Amino acid sequence: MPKATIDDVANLAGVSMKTVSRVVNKEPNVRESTRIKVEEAIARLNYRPNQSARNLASQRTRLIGLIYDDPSAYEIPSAGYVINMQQGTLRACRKAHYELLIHPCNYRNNNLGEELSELIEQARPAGIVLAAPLSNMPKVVKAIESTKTPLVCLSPGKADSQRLSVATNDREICAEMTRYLASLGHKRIAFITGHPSHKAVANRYLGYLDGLRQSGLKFSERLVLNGDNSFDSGVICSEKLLKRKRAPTAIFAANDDMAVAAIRVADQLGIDVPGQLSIAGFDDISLARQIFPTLTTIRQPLSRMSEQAATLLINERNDKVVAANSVTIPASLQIRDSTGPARDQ
Amino acid sequence: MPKATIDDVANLAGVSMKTVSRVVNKEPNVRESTRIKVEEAIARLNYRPNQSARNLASQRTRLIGLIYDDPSAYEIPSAGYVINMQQGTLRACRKAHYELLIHPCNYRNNNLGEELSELIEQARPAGIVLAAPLSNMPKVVKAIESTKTPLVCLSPGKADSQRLSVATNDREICAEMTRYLASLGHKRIAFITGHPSHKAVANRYLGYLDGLRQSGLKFSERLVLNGDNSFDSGVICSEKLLKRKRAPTAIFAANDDMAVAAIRVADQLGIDVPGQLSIAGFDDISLARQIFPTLTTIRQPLSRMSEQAATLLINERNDKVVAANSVTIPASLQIRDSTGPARDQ
DNA sequence: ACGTGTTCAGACAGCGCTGTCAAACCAAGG
DNA sequence: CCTTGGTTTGACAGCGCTGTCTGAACACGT
Repeated sequence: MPKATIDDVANLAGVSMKTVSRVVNKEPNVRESTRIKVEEAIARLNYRPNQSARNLASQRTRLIGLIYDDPSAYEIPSAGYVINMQQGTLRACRKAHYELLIHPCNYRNNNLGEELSELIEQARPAGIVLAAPLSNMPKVVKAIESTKTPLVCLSPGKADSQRLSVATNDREICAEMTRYLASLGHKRIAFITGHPSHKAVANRYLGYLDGLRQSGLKFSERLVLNGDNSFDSGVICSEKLLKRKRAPTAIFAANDDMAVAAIRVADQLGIDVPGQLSIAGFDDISLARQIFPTLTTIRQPLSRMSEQAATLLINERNDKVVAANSVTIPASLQIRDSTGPARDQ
Repeated sequence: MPKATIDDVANLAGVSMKTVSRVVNKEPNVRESTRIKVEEAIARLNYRPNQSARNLASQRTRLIGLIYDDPSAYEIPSAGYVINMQQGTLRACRKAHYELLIHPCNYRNNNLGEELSELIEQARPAGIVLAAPLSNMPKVVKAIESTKTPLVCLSPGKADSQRLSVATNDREICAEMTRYLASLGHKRIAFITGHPSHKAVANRYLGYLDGLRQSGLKFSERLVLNGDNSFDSGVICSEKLLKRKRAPTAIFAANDDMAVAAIRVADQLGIDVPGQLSIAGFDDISLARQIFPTLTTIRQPLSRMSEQAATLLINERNDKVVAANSVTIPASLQIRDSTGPARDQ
């Protein structure tokens, strides 16, 4: 039997096509008895609306595009990050019967703007979730905005911007981590910064400063080194820090890759972690639980962030007005074995 | 300016709508001079065909569905596996201007059949790539086949089946690994099997047997223990093996999670790897390169497999006849630090 | 000149749904 | 009874393309 169409349902239920459409789309103003008749017909014929026809007639798709920088394209194994985002976005999509289109790409690609506008004009998704670091690249954001497709960025938005964004409280949680380290008795807490272009990562440094202040510790420029999010930069910075005569007793790195590098360096230098040195990171990559000692870090609620982002997109057209144009979802400390009380000095 | 339609292009080029359609779809029988005229008009108007309209008119979509069991739904951190599959499928999709729809799901869900047929009838993808272990579940495969959507399974197909499948040479490569271990002088090579429902994993055991035979080693039932692919089962099996008086000098596990467990157990028992014990796995998960010692294992060409699968799907309708209905893409040994010469005994 | 076969181009009818608008219906009040 | 205003339903015209079919143009042999 060929697939049932809306006409078949209308005939069987003895109503017009349009009424069936109303029932399917849960539009108001359908008498209860009519609705039931239609629903029975739908069930009997196992009718499923043809998505392509709906898309064409309604001039919009039920697709959410998730655009992110593809880490494995150049050897950063943070697959968990991607999977988490996908899962969050998918949760939101499924609730609303939307589908998810994924589009990993390379942030170093010069034609990225063109690539994305082509994608968008082809597939015409109802909305785009754009992950960091792409969401910090004006070129990319502008290319997407020029297509008039609703966009939500997964990164801290500027307060003045009309752009919707979902972020986590990088700054506050980093202050919390710093206070936690201070509460363990650490006085010399070093910080390894991340890549400067990454806005969220910059906030982490500000949080570190806040935390020091709140704990009554004095800031020392010498304790701050600039990394670039890579494992290798973590190695370089940690070596500099730990080979000093007055080495820090704690290192807080702006991401886990660099924190793991610090653990590795400490191991090579024969420094006990956490006995002589506490190390904390940010991201909670899967490796954080697999290395020895397991890494104290901060878990971004990436999955809930992306879910929220997709939900914003989907609700946008329902006129459920978005109060703020920037939503924050709090991160949480994951205390593990790489941090401990400061040794008496 | 409102988006250009095919009519606009036709008018500008001074041809009919249909001719534009021919150019866009690269159909034959268009005079070169006409084609150029049309292409100029397309470029001038920045025309992009409306996918929804094409889908409706042509009764097919340009979507490939990738359906897989979502490991993180129940705590197996093999995100890399998923990412690899996605990347391969995406490569194939991009070449053909298809889009990828991902659908992670839980193989333990009882309504999976229903869930998938609903998905398929809604989104109407042009084809489905189904990953193991779902591709080994008759219920799931039947549910998908009943929708008449072209399907390619990512797992060894039965020779007699009409079903298309793409697989790797599990058996041959495991024989090779076994021979490699034997060539290092190992006489007592243990094998930890995987979950029995996973067809590819069963083949790994057969490969082990082949390898023993080819190396002139005698098979001993005592050296084979049954795991279930989980880290924990790897721990249990390894402990049994290593606490014996005549412990094996090499352990070959049917997947990396179990092999990593073996390394952990050896470490706890004070057994040096690879000095006293060689350990090999299968999968080449990212952890394999991160643990100490790095794990000798087998890399599945998952990304190329899924690319091939999607390509088969996309070409199917182009009548590029598929010669065999089962394609094999060879895996490769990744020799690292967890294997070494057998100690003199 | 004519037929015959082949290549190229256009007319037209949908694909299956939704948006718009108008008609029918209904309850309440005069 | 009729009006009024709200609720419920249906007719109809597309949405922007592709598939089918028919016609025009052209090449070639007779």
